[in-house]
Amino acid sequence: MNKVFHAITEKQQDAATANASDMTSDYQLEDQVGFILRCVNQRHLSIFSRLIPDLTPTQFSALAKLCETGQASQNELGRMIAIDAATIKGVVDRLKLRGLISSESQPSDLRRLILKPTAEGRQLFEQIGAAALKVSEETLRPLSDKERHLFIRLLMKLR
Amino acid sequence: MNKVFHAITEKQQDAATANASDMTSDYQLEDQVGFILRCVNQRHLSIFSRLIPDLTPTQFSALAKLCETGQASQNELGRMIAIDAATIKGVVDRLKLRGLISSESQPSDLRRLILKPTAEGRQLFEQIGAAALKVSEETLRPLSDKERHLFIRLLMKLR
DNA sequence: CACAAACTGTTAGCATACAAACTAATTTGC
DNA sequence: GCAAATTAGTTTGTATGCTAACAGTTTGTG
Repeated sequence: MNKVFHAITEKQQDAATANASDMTSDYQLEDQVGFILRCVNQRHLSIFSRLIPDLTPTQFSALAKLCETGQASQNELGRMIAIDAATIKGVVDRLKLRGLISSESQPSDLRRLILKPTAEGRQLFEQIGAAALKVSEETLRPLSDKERHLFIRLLMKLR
Repeated sequence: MNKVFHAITEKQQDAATANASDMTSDYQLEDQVGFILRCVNQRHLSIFSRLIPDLTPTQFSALAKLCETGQASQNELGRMIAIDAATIKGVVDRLKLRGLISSESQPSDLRRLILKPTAEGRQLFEQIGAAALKVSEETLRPLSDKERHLFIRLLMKLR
């Protein structure tokens, strides 16, 4: 397989500034932050779906945020959890279909749909809340406590 | 926060609401590693598509790995860049459609499709290689050099 | 007031991503 | 030697996630 795993950013910085004529020799896909990010995300999604088979991470985010705020319009909810208007529609539709949230038109602004968690939605959120914390714990398990805090701090800077 | 009103809501039918405020107080979506990971990935994808509009990150990964290895079977390629068999098929189809890679059946094992980058594929890879390194650089820009190395090291541990 | 600008939700189209079920070809194990 | 297990690739279905275009609604400005 591939043996080059630990030649981190040395090469990419050189090549970023220099003129790379032979990409193949100095470009290592495995060292690129985007590639590793995707792999880590992949692992996280796998942990999530194992510990919380009932909801996707996105659905859980939407439900959690709605439980936290009490109510929100559809696009507002999307903005709060960084999901665009086109995507949040599908997420909301599926949560509504399962009876976890409700929607009603807002009389003072006919464009808006006011979303609220249903009793079932709140109950489910309570049920899986502990598991959600376990997901984070398991995702970060390869790191020490000190490293975890450091990692989260750095990760937040890259948002 | 609304613990003050606990006595009031407690009697109501929606005890779930009272529980929800408990959960809300110790669960912060924004602090969960999975949520931030998704946001950082989002930012990275945005940088990538701005600097490299020609290919998606996944397509670039496939092309880059194929240029590096010279050739590989379809599933083999998928395994090397952490893409499952169902997904890699679409990626390969689109790269073939654009003439960036070629495929031929392997006589010694009729199940296998041997993929190779075409001359155009190699040329494109060379062309956008520098931009690919810039993507990593811009993604990590909020961090100092020291922090970048540290971050990549921690990120790799979480793969 | 009129009208352009901005906003809300919707739709269509494209590209990952993953699970599950399936065919065909090859390898293993007895 | 041959049935069983494994592997390669395909297909279907579901869910994100993004862009672009669109219709209503509301707002801001002249």
